[in-house]
Amino acid sequence: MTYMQAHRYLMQYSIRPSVQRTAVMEYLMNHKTHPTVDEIYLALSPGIPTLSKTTVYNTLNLFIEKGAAQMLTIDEKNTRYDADISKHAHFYCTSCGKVHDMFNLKPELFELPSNPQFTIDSVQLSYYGTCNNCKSN
Amino acid sequence: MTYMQAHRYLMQYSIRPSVQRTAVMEYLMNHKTHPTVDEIYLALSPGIPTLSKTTVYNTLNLFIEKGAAQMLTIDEKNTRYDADISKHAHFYCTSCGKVHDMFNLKPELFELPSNPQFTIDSVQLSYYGTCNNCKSN
DNA sequence: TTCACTGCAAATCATTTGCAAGGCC
DNA sequence: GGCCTTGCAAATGATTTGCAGTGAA
Repeated sequence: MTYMQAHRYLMQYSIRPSVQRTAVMEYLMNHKTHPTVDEIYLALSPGIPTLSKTTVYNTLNLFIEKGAAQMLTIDEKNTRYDADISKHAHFYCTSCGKVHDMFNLKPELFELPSNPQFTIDSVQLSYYGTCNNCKSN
Repeated sequence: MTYMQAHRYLMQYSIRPSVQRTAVMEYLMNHKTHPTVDEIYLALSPGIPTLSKTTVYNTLNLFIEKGAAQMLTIDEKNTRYDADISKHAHFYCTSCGKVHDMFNLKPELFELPSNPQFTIDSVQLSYYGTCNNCKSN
């Protein structure tokens, strides 16, 4: 995923593609690790030395608002972000804290149930456990 | 749900039932609103004037550790707690922030998929949207 | 020129930690 | 007595806010 592709993606969501915003989106697209604000900030500041954490926060909140990214509440410590808004679940390793994608699950898991009391817009499916890497240590 | 029932429930999970712990568990059992630490603290301090928020935190963390309650990560602002550890989903109203239970969903939604890379222990199914009360306002 | 964007510093808020006092076995 | 529990105060750490400077249309 190139800088230009991230740029175009932002435009599709009516987000003015500043250098900082495009860099954050490019990072999200290339690192499907559901990074925290801190991880994004630390990764990008060498390339954009003036970057501030406030801008990373502003940018991600804007992405959420415009629907260009989703916020994951799987981790109680940090908010995590994902530029992939397609149907997939997440696995959180309670030992190392890493979040992994889980694709190829049954589509019915992502169906939005109809409920007379609520209007349901989205679903988050989160699995918890231990990853192989942590188990072998 | 009485104080004595909460007391017995704690014993089943090998948790020494102090006055504070039993009161927190009784509150969780009687208020299926997935309260935050603050809500629990504010509700109980009139009855237990010496209660500290630290104790509420300690108590809830102990419940989680012993499996007597579950932690909900549905809300990115506060951690929420639920003494009902049976299979049910949660609905989070993005307008008012309240969390509601959703029972009677298909049991297959709660099945733990087998995955070669992870050992999956639990699942959280969270729906997001607007509740009727917020929509009518 | 205007207005959106950026980024520093300070503020806020949830949660954790250190530690001393109190209570139960 | 010794250990577990409690609760205050301080520390920590993520996120937000205030505000002034910058830069693009």
